[in-house]
Amino acid sequence: MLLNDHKAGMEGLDKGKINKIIMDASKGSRFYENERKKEDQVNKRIEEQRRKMKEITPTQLKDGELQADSILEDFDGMRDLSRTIVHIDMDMFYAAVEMRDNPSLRDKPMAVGGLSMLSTSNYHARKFGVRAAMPGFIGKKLCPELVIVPLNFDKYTAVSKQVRDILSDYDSNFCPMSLDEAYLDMTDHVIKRSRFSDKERTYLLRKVDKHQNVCLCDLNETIWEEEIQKSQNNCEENNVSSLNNCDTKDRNMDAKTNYSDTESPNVLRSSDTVCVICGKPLPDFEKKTFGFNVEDAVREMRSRIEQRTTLTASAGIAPNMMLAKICSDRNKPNGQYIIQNNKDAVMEFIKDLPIRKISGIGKVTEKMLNALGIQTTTDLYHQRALLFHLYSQISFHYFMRICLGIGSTTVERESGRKSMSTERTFREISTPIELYAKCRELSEALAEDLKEEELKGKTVGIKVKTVKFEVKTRVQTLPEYTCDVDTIFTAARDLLRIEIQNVAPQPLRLRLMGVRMSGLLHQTMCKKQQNTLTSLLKKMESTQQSVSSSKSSATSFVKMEGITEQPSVNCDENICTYANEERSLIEKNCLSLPEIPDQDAYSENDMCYNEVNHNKEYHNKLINDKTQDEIGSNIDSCGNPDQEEITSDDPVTSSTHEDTVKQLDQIDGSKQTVKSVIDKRQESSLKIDTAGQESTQKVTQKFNTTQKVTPPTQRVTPTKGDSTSTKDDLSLEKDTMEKLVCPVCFMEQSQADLDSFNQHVDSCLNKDAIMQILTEQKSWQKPAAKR
DNA sequence: GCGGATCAC
DNA sequence: TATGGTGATCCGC
Ligand SMILES: Nc1ccn([C@H]2C[C@H](O)[C@@H](COP(=O)(O)OP(=O)(O)OP(=O)(O)O)O2)c(=O)n1
Ligand SMILES: [Mg+2]
Repeated sequence: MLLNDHKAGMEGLDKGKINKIIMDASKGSRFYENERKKEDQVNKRIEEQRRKMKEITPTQLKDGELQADSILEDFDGMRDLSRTIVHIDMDMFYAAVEMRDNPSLRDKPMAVGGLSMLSTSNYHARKFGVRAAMPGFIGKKLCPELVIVPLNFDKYTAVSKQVRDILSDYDSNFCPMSLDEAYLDMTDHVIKRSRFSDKERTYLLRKVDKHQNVCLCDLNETIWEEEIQKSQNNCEENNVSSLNNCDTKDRNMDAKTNYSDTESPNVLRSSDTVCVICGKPLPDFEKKTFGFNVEDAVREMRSRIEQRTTLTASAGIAPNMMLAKICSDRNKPNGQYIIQNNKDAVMEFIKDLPIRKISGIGKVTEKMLNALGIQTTTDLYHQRALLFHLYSQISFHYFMRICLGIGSTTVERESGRKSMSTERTFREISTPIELYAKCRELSEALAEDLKEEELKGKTVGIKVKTVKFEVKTRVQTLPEYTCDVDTIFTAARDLLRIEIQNVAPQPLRLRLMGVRMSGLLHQTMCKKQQNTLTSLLKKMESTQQSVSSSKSSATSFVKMEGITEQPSVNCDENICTYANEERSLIEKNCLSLPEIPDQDAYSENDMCYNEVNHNKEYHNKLINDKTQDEIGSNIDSCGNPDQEEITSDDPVTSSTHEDTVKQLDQIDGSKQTVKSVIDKRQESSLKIDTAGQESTQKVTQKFNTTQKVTPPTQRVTPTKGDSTSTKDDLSLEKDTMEKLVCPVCFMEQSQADLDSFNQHVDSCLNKDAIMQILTEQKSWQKPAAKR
């Protein structure tokens, strides 16, 4: 709840005052209450940890220490100091882009996002305590002059690409962690660099006063050639930076200023007067030849980034990724820091490091460790015996590596994604029809995204967040891989229905819903559908009149649990002894790719074999680079067991589907280019869906007219109380109905008379929808009315 | 395999 | 008035 101040630019501010403002703004809110609940949970875990700790005998403790020392020795022996890893991180990235494009923001406290949520803030605003992941309205309270700029995600993507183009010159295999952050292994570059000519290490740097209306294009792209020519003629050598004999400390202190390592460079002026690109007057500039070592290489890289984008970056240089990450924060903004490749330098750096600085140790882990008297990495070492007993092996090893300052040294691209999801926050909705409409929207978006990356998945999940901020997730694994909207929606809807039923007769009041697909495989790797059978059944389905026959056929692969109740999850009792540690997470993302299995991958699902090559390449590139070969036609993903021709107008299923896609395309005009997992991860809308009305109506419309997949089913479905009946079992012949099931929410209704039942249905439907449904459904209501 | 929790950005 | 979205991992069932 309180202010997080572990980020850069948050030193020495009035924490007490800031916390009070945050508290006042939050107190009593549902958000706040939930935060407190979570905090209580953490405290319980800490108590549990204490309890466990007391049970440890001195003998066990001694044993733990021996075990730990043994592990430490092993790890230390495997320490790899041979690589030079660089972590580069743009300064206040989104905010910097916005300030660049609107200089009037430059000297104001500003943040990017909206009143509901901020993505980041500039350093001026950070002084007030305004930071990323803070709601904008609180930011305003902390700093009334705060200017909030909406996100321009496309711009950040474009800038990111510019930056990455430069990074690839230093490590073609660099690993982007986000739009503004990446790891590089510069070991090879430095070796190559030792043979670079001056020309290859020389760049032009603008010298420009703020507010000067001059060209800001990258001079290295406009006039580099001619300027370099000149200097070669002059055999200029004066600007070579050399830092070889300073000790590390001095070098890191110098690092703040980019050019401190050279004699004051000559100010130059091009013989041209205006830029060929932008037409503005060319600025004065200097010509700088960077040195040979890593630090100069990194300065050069950062400098080029600044020339190209006019944005600054900070960098960390260290023998492994864990350390490099911490270093990049050390001299932020616009600075760099190096840890030399020797154990002493590493240990010296690590010594008093607060554990929270380490990537993977977050708020909760910090608190749990603090409870053990651990604040720094040295404490971590001293408590190794305890940690051995209290934590899992994975966590323990992670901690021990931290003690030793060891981290991953293999910088590699991400492997393929494991899941894809889409979720949205909105103003409260609780009527089933709105909930299902939202679910449908999300399913459509997800299906679209899956297709864009040519993926199919086997496990569909939903996520819901109640208005009290309680989060639940539910998943269901399908028998076949799919990216078919209707199949996804059917599965998601069933999961949602269970949640609705779980809280009935109370409404399920949500502020967020998400749909997720995991168990992903590239389309071409999915088991082939029994084409003939599927399509055959489909044809039968579309031509058959009998409603009942289409159901429970072989194509019906969505679990129908009828009314069976879901075990309610009691969060309070679910005290996890230790809710886990992320640890190596980040580094693992970049770790060596899983081997392409020889057989295993195929055994499970009888996938196509012919894509092994492609797959390897796929792994080595950003994960959604397109593949060259396409296999086969679009095998229609899966039958849609749920589709039911209510209005027997004929447009075949496929066309309906395509219509949907088209509609989406129109609505969502901005067809993005292919994105990597990483890039999509940044793509957060910080706005709450308030336009719920329209979109809901749109979807509702679809449900009631064009769509075959209707919300639940558009009729009153009388059914027996037993769980064998599925929602699709609509046979009207049943005459011994005991209960009514609301067609919208699938809830059994116990009302004695039809009127109260209808009242319930009313509450589930908005006015427009109900008119349609009622007229369509009149006939069915009769049997029910007999009761 | 599922659900909750944690973490990064 | 108002507290985000995406992806991943780990733990304990
Ligand atoms: N909870 C968060 C954290 C970050 N971001 C976005 C906005 C940031 O601009 C970008 C990069 O994140 P950083 O953690 O690197 O933060 P900044 O670059 O903004 O600031 P710094 O100068 O501290 O790196 O990611 C976000 O959307 N949500
Ligand atoms: Mg940054």
